[in-house]
Amino acid sequence: MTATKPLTRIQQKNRAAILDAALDVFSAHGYRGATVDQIALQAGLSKPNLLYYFPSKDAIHVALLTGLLSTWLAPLEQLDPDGEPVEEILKYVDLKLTMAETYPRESRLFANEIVQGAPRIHDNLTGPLRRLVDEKCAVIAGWIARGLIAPVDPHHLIFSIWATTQHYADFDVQVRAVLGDAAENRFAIAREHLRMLFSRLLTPGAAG
Amino acid sequence: MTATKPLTRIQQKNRAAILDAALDVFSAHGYRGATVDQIALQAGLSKPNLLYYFPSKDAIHVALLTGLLSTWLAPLEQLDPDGEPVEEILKYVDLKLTMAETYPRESRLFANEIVQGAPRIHDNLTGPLRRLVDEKCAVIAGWIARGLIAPVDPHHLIFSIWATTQHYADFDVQVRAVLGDAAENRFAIAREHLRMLFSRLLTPGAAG
DNA sequence: AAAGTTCTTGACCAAACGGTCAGGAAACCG
DNA sequence: CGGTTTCCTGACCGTTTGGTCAAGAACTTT
Repeated sequence: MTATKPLTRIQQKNRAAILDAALDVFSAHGYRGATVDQIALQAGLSKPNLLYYFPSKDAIHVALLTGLLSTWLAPLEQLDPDGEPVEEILKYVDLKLTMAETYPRESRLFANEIVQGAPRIHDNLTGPLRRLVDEKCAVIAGWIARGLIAPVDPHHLIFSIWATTQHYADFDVQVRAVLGDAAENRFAIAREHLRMLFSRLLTPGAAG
Repeated sequence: MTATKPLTRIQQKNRAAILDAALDVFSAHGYRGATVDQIALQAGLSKPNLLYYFPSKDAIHVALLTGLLSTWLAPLEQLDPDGEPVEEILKYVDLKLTMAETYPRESRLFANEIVQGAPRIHDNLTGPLRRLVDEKCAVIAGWIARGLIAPVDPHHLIFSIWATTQHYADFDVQVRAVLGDAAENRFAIAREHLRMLFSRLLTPGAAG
């Protein structure tokens, strides 16, 4: 039983500043590419002071990942088995794209971690994540069985949604580079594009 | 005029070994996460000997990226303006997925680089890459104008193709973790899934 | 075989890094 | 106010890292 004392006003402020700075630095340079000095500087703290709040660089990283993982998976949890199937999935796509637009740092943090083999959150992937995905895939499979959406592999459907939406956060530099001046309204156009992409895939009755 | 002497037999062998080892290490840990010792060890060379062939860690990285970029873009170049539009694009999707399956290290190398802001290949993105993409987007726009495929934003279509196919290389750990035992034939199922996804999007006449 | 070139290495270096520690400053509390 | 806890810092430490260098080994060429 670890009796966690309530945090001081100063502790709250500084821990939050550290985590925000760490999110900036880790998402931009990866774990190894980030330095404690850099995080401390951005948080407006000295390095020893930062290490007064977190015991190590690794601890900051873990705190970030675990703290943000539930936030990151929340949209999928909202997928409502009793909703209108196609619209439910399209709403999920829309929400994920909004997340990519609003929280690109979080997206890149996980992207960095997973591309490099997810050494620190692998258990979370095979555990909670997999359970959640399986649960929602069962829902989708149910919809397919009842003919409410076109038959697709539920897991790979979810992969496609993750890939297409997070692409606009993780590969933002590339997207902007390729679009040039037309990059400004990229999220609006992406929204329309992805809605069409997945609505055509899922709407039953189309050519199969 | 840099008169590049022809490479020795030993030079050829060792440079190749270094680049292959570097691809392994850089793709797995990112630029900053990779160490010269690690690359040297994997290449079967001592560190000073490795630095005899490449002047610096950075030079190895740049040589890798620039050397592989053309390979990586080759599939898009093959998109044939005179081919059957839907089938041409589906062929491109298929080829990109095959690349993700066959060359996951290369995919991850670029993923690492771009997620972290593409500091070393940014000029290549706004230059050659953008030109190639624009050229092929014009082809796609032409197909749309002639009603040969459904109207979609060509740029974002390409983004969707990149995202969905490279996902299976870049986020392989996650894909495997979520699929569990069913991960074995993930590429076969992905192939089917993506073919359906993009064929439904592009086949004209469907609900718009 | 001799000379010249290419290849390889152990030893070394300066900088950067994650982390420690003693002790002072500030905030809190009776 | 005085005592106690919390907060903060300069100086420091051991390790890792990218990179150098002088000198020897191996290969080529004549």
